[in-house]
Amino acid sequence: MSGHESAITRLRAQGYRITPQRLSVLDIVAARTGHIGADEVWHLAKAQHPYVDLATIYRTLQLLKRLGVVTEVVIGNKLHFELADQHNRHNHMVCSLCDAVQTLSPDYLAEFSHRLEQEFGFTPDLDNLTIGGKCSRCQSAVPA
Amino acid sequence: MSGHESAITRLRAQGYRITPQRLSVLDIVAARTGHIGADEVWHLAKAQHPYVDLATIYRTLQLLKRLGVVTEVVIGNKLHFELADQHNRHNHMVCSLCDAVQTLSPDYLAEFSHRLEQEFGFTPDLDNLTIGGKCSRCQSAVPA
DNA sequence: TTGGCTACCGCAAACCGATGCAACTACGGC
DNA sequence: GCCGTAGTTGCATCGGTTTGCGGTAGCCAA
Repeated sequence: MSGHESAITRLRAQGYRITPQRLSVLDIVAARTGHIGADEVWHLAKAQHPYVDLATIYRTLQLLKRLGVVTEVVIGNKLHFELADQHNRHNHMVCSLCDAVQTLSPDYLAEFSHRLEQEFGFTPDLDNLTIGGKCSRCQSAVPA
Repeated sequence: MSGHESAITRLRAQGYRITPQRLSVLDIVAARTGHIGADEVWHLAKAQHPYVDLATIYRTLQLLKRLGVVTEVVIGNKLHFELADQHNRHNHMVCSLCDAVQTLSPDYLAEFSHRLEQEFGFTPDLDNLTIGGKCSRCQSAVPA
């Protein structure tokens, strides 16, 4: 109910319509601090609006992602989403063994990103970049 | 027929079995300079061995990826693979609009990677990191 | 060579996410 | 306040990838 009025204005300004389904998804993602899986969004949305289809959830999330309202985090084989907060941008490091997620300041990638743009004209989509690897715990737990 | 004998030795050393299906997949990926889609591997494998199942292809490719024999490249919604060459490591930049792929020296990510390990104990899996974004062509072609 | 253990394969089905289509509805204009 | 139109939804389906299961076959020991 609080931080996403601007998103609604933006949707309307670009000719997209404001539907109950979209408001639900927006509310749900905004209410959660941190990422939430698409299936969970669906579950919660059905509580408010029993006939929403999962396809609508996916379409809405992709739309919101394209508009920069939410960002995507790849966890395991599933997509998660979280509200994009310009004042608190961050990337995610996901452990491929235990699926633990750590956040990371975008400063770490700033120089890298600049070089790609300057040398290749390639603009990386850092907001939706998930970095896979092994967390410290799994690193030490597994021998080889 | 040339560079992947060491991979076979490695498989056997770790207790994995050498099967005709695995040899096929290895041959096919090694024969290709550059990445190849899982479905195309399947097609080529069937020519040598008509009853291979697509699931076997995927399982084998995942195994080879885990062992560091091949690397994964995410292009659009499909998985591609290529032989991991220690002497010619590189990352991939994939345009989310046109699926064009550019390669990138790992030097660009070296410092970034070091910082993650030192500061977080997180070991990023750079070999299988695909960087999404917009290539220069699409960047200039699309207005907003 | 033969026998036995267990990893592996083929098959089928499940799963996540994307898409085509006809019905519906938000919203600007009258 | 009502209408028309174009964006959206629900439903069904599909494409790519993963998983469970029972039978098969690679590999080691004797």
